[in-house]
Amino acid sequence: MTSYIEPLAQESTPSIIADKLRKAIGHGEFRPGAQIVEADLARKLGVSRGPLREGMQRLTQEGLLVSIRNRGLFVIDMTPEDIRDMYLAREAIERAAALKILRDGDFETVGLALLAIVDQMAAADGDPAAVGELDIAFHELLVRLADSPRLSRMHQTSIIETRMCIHALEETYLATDARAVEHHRLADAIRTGDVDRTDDLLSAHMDDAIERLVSR
Amino acid sequence: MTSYIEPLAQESTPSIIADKLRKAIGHGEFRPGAQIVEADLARKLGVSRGPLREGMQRLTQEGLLVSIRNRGLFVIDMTPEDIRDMYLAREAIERAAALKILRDGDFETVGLALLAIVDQMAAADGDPAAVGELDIAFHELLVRLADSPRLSRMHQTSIIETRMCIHALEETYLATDARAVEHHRLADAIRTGDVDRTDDLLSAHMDDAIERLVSR
DNA sequence: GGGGTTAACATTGTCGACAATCTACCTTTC
DNA sequence: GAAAGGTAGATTGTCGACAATGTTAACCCC
Repeated sequence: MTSYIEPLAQESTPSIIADKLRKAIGHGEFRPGAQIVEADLARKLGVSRGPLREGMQRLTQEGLLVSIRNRGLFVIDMTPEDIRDMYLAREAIERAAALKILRDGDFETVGLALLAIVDQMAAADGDPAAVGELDIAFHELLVRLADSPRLSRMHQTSIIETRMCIHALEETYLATDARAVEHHRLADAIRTGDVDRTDDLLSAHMDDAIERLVSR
Repeated sequence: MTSYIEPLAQESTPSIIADKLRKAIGHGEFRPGAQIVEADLARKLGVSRGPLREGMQRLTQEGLLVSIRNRGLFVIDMTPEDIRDMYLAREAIERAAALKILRDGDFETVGLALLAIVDQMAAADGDPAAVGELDIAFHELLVRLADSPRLSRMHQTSIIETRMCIHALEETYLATDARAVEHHRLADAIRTGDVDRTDDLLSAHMDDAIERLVSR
């Protein structure tokens, strides 16, 4: 039972704006390489350029936007090299998260929670968009349950970049069956507390993802 | 030989401000928990509050500043829990960097470059501040040579947090001998391309650092 | 036609001013 | 004397305006 009385942390406007921008980029509302025109976007969001610029600086720090002086901010364009680098970072983060759970967390509960997502994945078989969402949900849950503010924050950025990749390929991001199997194995390894197997599977999972995204 | 003709990327004002703030925080010019008063700082930096706020948003995204609405931005206060979490993230990043170097980098050259820093460390024996700087230089070089934009960006934040911890303890952060030995072993493991040993040493190195920082 | 100059336009960068909010202190009341 | 209420000061949040910069296209010259 959680108390109703808790510190009410009102989010700052720039952080709300940053969230919205992240969602928009992740869902393909801004194409890779596209310029973000401040005045237009400010009008659409119903704020002035000040707070908007502050929010955009956050995404720039994350590397989702790149700044060119006196020209503007542009959505990052994910090259194959970027995709590899992103998965390098993602694997580092998720491995650390998994390891923390296996070492001093309730890995059995976590494993079962992950398996629940895998079940949904199997149920959603055939719908690539749904499977894609569940894929991301799986990895987000894994990191969240590791209960590490820093890993979570870093992971957030990687997830947006992953979304960008998936969205760019849209219909062609297939192999839903194989992915369900990979996730099932991974969740199982965590449930049983098998460190080495988790490590290997996670690594292979990331390599497969790179392969799927870069090869085409 | 590098070409003189290269894209001239002028940094944006907010990013310059963010760099200055990071340095200031890392060197203890702003105490943990201290409020950053916009008007004062803007005057000192010779800019208006707009660009300054944009720069501060970057540090907020990194987690070096925390925002409380209508009250201001405050330098993060590193609790023992924060220290542990920071080292969890740092280990994840540096491990990935080391692994990448061992797998598809010139690990021998990297190992020698790292050993050069260890030599300086031995030469600077007795001066805790110098050893501290070299300690950080060692880890920065390791990640930089991995040549991963994302790992580098994430590592930058962790390094500032590390600096905060070292600075907070100031004179009492000792055990310079033990640290030189640890770094020497680590550099050697990389030079010889020993993946497992690198992994173990890095892990132990981080644990020791946590112990040194938290125990007091 | 190619290269260079100029001018209009669009966009970003910066600033100062005002509104909203919070804190701290003082006053009032019971 | 303690608690509630009110007030002044300081700080942050937001906005609109202006300056600086870059881009585009038309125009001119060779």
